[in-house]
Amino acid sequence: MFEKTKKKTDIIAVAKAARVSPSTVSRSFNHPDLVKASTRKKIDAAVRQLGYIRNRAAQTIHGIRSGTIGLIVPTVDQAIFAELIQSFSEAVENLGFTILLASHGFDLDREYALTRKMLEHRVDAVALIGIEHAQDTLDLLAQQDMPTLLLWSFSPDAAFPCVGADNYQAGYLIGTHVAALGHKRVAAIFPPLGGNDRASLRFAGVTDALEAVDCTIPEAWRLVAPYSVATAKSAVEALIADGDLPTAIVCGNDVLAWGTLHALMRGGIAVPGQMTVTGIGDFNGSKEFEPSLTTVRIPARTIGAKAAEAIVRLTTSEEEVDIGALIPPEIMVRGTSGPPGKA
Amino acid sequence: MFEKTKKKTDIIAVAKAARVSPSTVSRSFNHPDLVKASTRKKIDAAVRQLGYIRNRAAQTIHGIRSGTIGLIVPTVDQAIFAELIQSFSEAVENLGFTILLASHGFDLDREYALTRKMLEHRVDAVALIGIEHAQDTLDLLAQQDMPTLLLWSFSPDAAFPCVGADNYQAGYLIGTHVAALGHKRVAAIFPPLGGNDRASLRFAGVTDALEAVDCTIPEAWRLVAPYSVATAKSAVEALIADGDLPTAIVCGNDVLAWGTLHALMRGGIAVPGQMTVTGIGDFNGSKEFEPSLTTVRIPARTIGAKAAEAIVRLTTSEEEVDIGALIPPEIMVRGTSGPPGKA
DNA sequence: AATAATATTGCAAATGTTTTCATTTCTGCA
DNA sequence: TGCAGAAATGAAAACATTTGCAATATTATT
Repeated sequence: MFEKTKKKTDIIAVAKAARVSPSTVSRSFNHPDLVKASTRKKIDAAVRQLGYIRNRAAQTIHGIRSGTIGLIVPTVDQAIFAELIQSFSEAVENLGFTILLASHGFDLDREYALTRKMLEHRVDAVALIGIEHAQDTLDLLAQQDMPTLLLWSFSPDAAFPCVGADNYQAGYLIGTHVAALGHKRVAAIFPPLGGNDRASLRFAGVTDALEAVDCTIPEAWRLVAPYSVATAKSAVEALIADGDLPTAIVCGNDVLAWGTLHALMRGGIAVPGQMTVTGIGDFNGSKEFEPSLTTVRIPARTIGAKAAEAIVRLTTSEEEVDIGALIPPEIMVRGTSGPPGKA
Repeated sequence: MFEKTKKKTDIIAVAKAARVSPSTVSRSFNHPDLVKASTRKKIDAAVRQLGYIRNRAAQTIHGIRSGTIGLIVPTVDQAIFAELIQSFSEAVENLGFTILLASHGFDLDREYALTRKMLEHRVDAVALIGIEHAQDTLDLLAQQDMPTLLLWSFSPDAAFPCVGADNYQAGYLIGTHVAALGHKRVAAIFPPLGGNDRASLRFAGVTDALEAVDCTIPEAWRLVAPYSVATAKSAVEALIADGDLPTAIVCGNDVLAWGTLHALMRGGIAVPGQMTVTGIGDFNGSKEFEPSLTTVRIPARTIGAKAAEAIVRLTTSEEEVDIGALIPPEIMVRGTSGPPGKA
């Protein structure tokens, strides 16, 4: 009775316990309608009694789908990605898949290595964040004809179908808003643009929109801050210490905007009276800021859900259906923007 | 030459191309020292030429480790978890594993289902968030003797080894701080306590510490707000509208504290002059708030890293080594707390 | 130059499923 | 009561690897 030693609980053990053949057990799982109800009952009982759990690895080598989707992100712990990952994984789980997650920390070489790993695990599809990737990575995915989806950004001429927003447009919206308010002295604070298509497109959108009203962001006011409240805050504090202030600060994302707002509050500079501040993203909490942050809404949840649907479609239908989706950003004019104060 | 039809790129195809046997190819991957350098070279060339990628599923059915670790979390998009997941996955990847991620949205039944899925995928180990879980889930893991680690909270008498902080202690620290400042009229704002061991332990710690100076949180001042800036803000706005104000608000986590601070700012209530506010967690950005948030630091990155190390140890050594780790929380006294103002 | 020791390779069985095809068992109907 | 057709089951091959053991090739030793 205490023979727990070797719990070799395979489909064969179940078959024995239920006094049927392994084939029948397998069928009972995969095509229940093909096996008699009474037999199924016996099998279920055996399964329960033995604590049998199906072995997906064994199924997978038959070319059966592994039921996993590889998701490769730069990092998890930025509000933008967290929200996206959450909605994506939620939706994907509801469709019966599980996520194999990996993060590369903005290192495209690591992204390549992780992609290989995903392929080794025989995921059914791969999702990457953004448009810009190492050519190696893209080639590899194409060569293994792995269903691939680009997430978060959208571009009509990307290497793979994408579901996401047009970051240029997002930047353009905010630039236009600031321009329309009449600002001429504008600063920008963005993450490093290299290898980050989101940030660079947004920045391009902003500058183009400002260009249209003959406003240029001077070199000295192009602040760079990696994604974090702390770096943004100290960059803006330095700007304040400098003395020569713009009338508006356009931030590459909401987190940078939060840092900016804290710095201004600390410096006693009224928002929006003396300074307009804008973000991009509309993260959780931006609306509740005091004052409420003017920003561009990029609906992470919508993107995640649509992307899940799209990627599952990719794995099933071999057809080249139109899979991509462009999710339009929307400007949210709130409390932190207004006309320029008296200089 | 254009025979790309069936790319059956197995180990056998590689063997053929390299003019050796499949066994040698396999060995060349797994025990390179057992095969002659020149042979290895031939094999590598064939691999490259054919674009061969190993099939982990096929390895896994030999009892070989799958190289995956199942991570089951309530949700990804809360700052606390995002930071934890990031550091955990980073560390785990560096040790050669990949994360199979799933989120259950605080639904313990779904957690059970997801656990089963992880077992089907033959993960090498499972990590769960928190101490409290459905008995079914724990039984299942034990019965399949799956190496299991409980993450984020620590308790000496948990069902499995755990790596995390003592949430009771975190609450106690903050409660003691508030008590020591002399506050007697204290409100609390916490997430719903049911099924959330983190929140309930913190709350217990707070109330016990206040009890010690004969201070009780009245029923009317026990605000409940699910994790979000918005809900906390509106709860506190309601409190302000009520008129009868405490001198301190203890928040169950930093996000709730942010909402609280925004509400107070909007209501024109000075912090810390008229109101002390405290958080728990010390999230990114809390230190940069104006005023800087007094809170308890629970080092998510340390926990994630230590947990990764522990769980890998669990998968390798069968021995019941002491795996768990208690990461002590640390109080960060900053700008939002002070003695009670004149009533 | 012959032999022993060692290094390298191949053969074949094993891993846990699924699936095709053949065989057996039921049904309903004459 | 027998039979055609349908329903249910089983046997065996297939999937992509790994590995123990045996066979062969290489090297060192005398």
